[in-house]
Amino acid sequence: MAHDQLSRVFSALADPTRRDMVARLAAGDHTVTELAEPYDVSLQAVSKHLRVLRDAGLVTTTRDAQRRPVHLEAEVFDLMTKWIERYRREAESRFRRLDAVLDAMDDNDEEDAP
Amino acid sequence: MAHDQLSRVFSALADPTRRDMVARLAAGDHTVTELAEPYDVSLQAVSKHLRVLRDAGLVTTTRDAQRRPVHLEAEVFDLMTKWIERYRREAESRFRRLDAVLDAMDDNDEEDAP
DNA sequence: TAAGTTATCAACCACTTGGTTGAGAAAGGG
DNA sequence: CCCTTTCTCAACCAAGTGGTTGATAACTTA
Repeated sequence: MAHDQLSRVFSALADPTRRDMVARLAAGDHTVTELAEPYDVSLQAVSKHLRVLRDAGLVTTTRDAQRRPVHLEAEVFDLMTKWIERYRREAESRFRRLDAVLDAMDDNDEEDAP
Repeated sequence: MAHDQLSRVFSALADPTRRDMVARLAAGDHTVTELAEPYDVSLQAVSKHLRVLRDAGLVTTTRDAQRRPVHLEAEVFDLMTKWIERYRREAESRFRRLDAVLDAMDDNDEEDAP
């Protein structure tokens, strides 16, 4: 289940270790060993996390001798931001409409009052 | 694993059915049965999805007789947007710095050229 | 060429997840 | 007071996830 890219991106960022990796990659590229250093898990586990990030399109890897520098592809963030902003805006515009209705009711109250 | 709210929010939105529910709730509140109607799964499955969304703080439920109207809490989106924007900006500012360096190199090339 | 470094693949395991069905709580309508 | 409607809880199951260890690929260096 969940084969679309948006699902893969959300799913990838649901893990704190992977979010931390992304955070560190935002500051610059790193090799797999460098990335693994702060975490108390095997290199293989980190390699697996990177595959999830790669499958989501969040990172790419190139080659430098034995090393595989990992690079953050920040454009993928736009996918999420677009989805989020669309529905946030929709929900907020409903609030504004509701506010308008409530304001109108207040006006009516004032008119009725004296 | 993954107990923080940000993880729960990303994880909740990783499922297409739950994202669709959120999308529909952006247009207005719905009861559980209403929400369940378009999907080819049991009401219990939908109830479970709603619990995940509730645990993430994305929705709240009130009571109206037997019904439990579900309401979208769009402010939680800010949590994600803040996280995303922070690292996107960081990554982009690196690009700008790199661009500046490359521009400077171009300038030097021009100076060296004649 | 042999040895060392860097990273992935494969098999395995405990735990979680999304689905099912069945039972039951909570409220309203006859 | 039953009966219906609306929803959740509980137990179960297949598939997925994050971790492990061991083997191996790919490349550099002595």
